[in-house]
Amino acid sequence: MVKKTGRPGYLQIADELREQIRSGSIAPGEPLPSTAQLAETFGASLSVVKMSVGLLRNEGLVVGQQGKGVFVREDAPPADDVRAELTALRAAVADLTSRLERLERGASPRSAKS
Amino acid sequence: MVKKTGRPGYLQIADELREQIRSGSIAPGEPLPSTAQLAETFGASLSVVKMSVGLLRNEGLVVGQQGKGVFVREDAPPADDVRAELTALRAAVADLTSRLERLERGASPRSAKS
DNA sequence: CAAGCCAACTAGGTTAACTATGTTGGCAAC
DNA sequence: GTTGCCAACATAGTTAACCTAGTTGGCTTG
Repeated sequence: MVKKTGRPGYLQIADELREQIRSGSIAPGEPLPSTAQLAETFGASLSVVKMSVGLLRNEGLVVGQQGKGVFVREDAPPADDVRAELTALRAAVADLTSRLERLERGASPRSAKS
Repeated sequence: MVKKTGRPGYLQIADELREQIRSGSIAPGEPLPSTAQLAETFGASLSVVKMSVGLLRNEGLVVGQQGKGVFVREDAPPADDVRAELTALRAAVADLTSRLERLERGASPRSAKS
């Protein structure tokens, strides 16, 4: 598709996918079509599709799982209390970072308890 | 640059630039170094630099002007600033989580092999 | 039948090349 | 001196190719 408006293709595709997600056309928990499928559907190259999906991923609308697909996030987009989520995220990042550094720093991965 | 942590290069560069902007190291209204300069500075290819700048552009932290450069936005409203940080944090959490899960599942990080 | 291998498909990251378009500065022509 | 052209540099968009890595299902082999 990618109409020949001034809007770049990767934004048009991202818009379209965003709309399909917002409208429930692709429900939370469900996967997007594969990048190859999207490329064919939109008549675009793999590269622009990957850029589009990357955008949505960056926005937190979807999460990608290597080898499986890209899934619409279950939890709805946080609209109002932005600051609360910000605080929570800062804490989460701090926690994850410390755990990760310890692990990546030569701690035997095998000793990681389940 | 682009340390060999699991974090992809284009995110590392985006983080770095975001930090330089947030800290005032690159003041509002001022231009970022050109993509070519950034590529050399960070030891990365033009492509990843363009991806990084594209991220910041998408976040509204900077605005690009064809033929001139990429400028730090003068009017970074606090709300938008929060929103941008939120976006960045979400991405960071997703990234950290995946790395952590892989590690805690017993896989050894690629970069940690002696 | 069960285990294991393997091919096909998935997302993700990186690089390179090409095009389009806008800006700027210098230089030649008038 | 002014005008107009032109080369150099800038962002921006697109495409293609290559590589890594996870998942799945089928088939072969023991």
